[in-house]
Amino acid sequence: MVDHARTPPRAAGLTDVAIVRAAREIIAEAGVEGLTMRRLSARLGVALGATYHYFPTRDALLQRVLQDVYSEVRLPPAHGADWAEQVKQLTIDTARVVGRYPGLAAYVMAHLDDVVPAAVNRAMVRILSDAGFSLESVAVVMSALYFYGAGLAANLAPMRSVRTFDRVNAAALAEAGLDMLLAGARLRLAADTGGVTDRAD
Amino acid sequence: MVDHARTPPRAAGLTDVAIVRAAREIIAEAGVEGLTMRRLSARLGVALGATYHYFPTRDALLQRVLQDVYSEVRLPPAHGADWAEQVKQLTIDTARVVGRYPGLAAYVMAHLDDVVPAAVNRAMVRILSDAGFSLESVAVVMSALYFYGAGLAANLAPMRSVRTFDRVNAAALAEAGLDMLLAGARLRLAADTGGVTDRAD
DNA sequence: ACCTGAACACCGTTCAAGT
DNA sequence: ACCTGAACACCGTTCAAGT
Repeated sequence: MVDHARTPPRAAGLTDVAIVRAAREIIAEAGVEGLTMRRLSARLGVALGATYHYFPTRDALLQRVLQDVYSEVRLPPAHGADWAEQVKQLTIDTARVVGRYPGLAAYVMAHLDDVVPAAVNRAMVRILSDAGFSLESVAVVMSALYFYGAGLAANLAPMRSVRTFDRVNAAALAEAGLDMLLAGARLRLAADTGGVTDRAD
Repeated sequence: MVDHARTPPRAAGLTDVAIVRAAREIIAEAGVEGLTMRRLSARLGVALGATYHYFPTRDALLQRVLQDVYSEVRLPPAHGADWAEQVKQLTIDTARVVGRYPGLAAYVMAHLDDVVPAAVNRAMVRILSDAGFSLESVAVVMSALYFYGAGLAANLAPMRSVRTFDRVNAAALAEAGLDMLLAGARLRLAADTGGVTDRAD
């Protein structure tokens, strides 16, 4: 019969997890453009073809890297505090996590699907619905947060290290701007729950 | 097919304007990634080196393309209507103009300096200042509009033609979200100009 | 199945050489 | 000055060949 032993890797012991880890290291150091299949393979100590055995294409690898990065976004507890605080935390945390990797947000926007992990989207919908936002308002707030967060993530870690305005100031501005956006959302919520809506019927 | 022009100035009669025009055509058709110095030269009917004679690098060319695209953003008249309407128009127009070129906004965010033309920035500062926003509020509103507009521009013309939600809906959502953000700004303006805020700071 | 190393068709950039 | 065409050092991707 065949050897059914739990065979450890015979050759280099390459794994997809190790590849993703190395890819994240390179991106953090040199940006998405710095991630090269050759450079990655060299860091892993394998031949070029080995990496391609686990990931058929560079885009597929980046997709996995993105998922891996997304998994670090902290989701809020089911019974959280203020909806605005939760949504704010979620948006900033996502932008911060993704923004750690130069060029990743821009790459995702240009090539992949969404700059926001599905779990974050689901959590946001739940938070906003629970808060009393109408279906239409949920869509508007979500899209506003999406655009804002996408722009934020892409500009948080620019490829160029030289930037006209300093980081600290930028982070504070980003938070204040988000607060302002959420103040507008609060107005919409008031119209949804208590106030009179013209659209009603 | 090559048209034998009657005595071109010297050789091919290449100009930087013609190069930029052709580059914009290619980007509109195939995205920023589709812009290749070889493909561009082929379209212009010149050798690869000719293009490099006018633009030392692909990045320099894209910088010029960006300026050229920016010049199409319509600036509001000096004595406009509502500040919110002007700022909204400016933001949407910029995103729309840049968003016509797939991958351009994402490229700019990753490689170049600003996704917003300097003239637009100046106009916005003027509009907001004239409306009565404090210096700090101007900065906050500007940064919020920057992130929002950047995310919008990058997602308006994605490389992938297939998109989960349709365009019309996305455009309407983008406008509604911007209105919401500006409603938050209006609140800030009220606080700046003497209104009472809930936050006793 | 896992991995190697060469090969293919690109790319940005450079540059000696022509006009 | 303007332009050509070859060359260089890269890339992503493929694939016959080894273990």
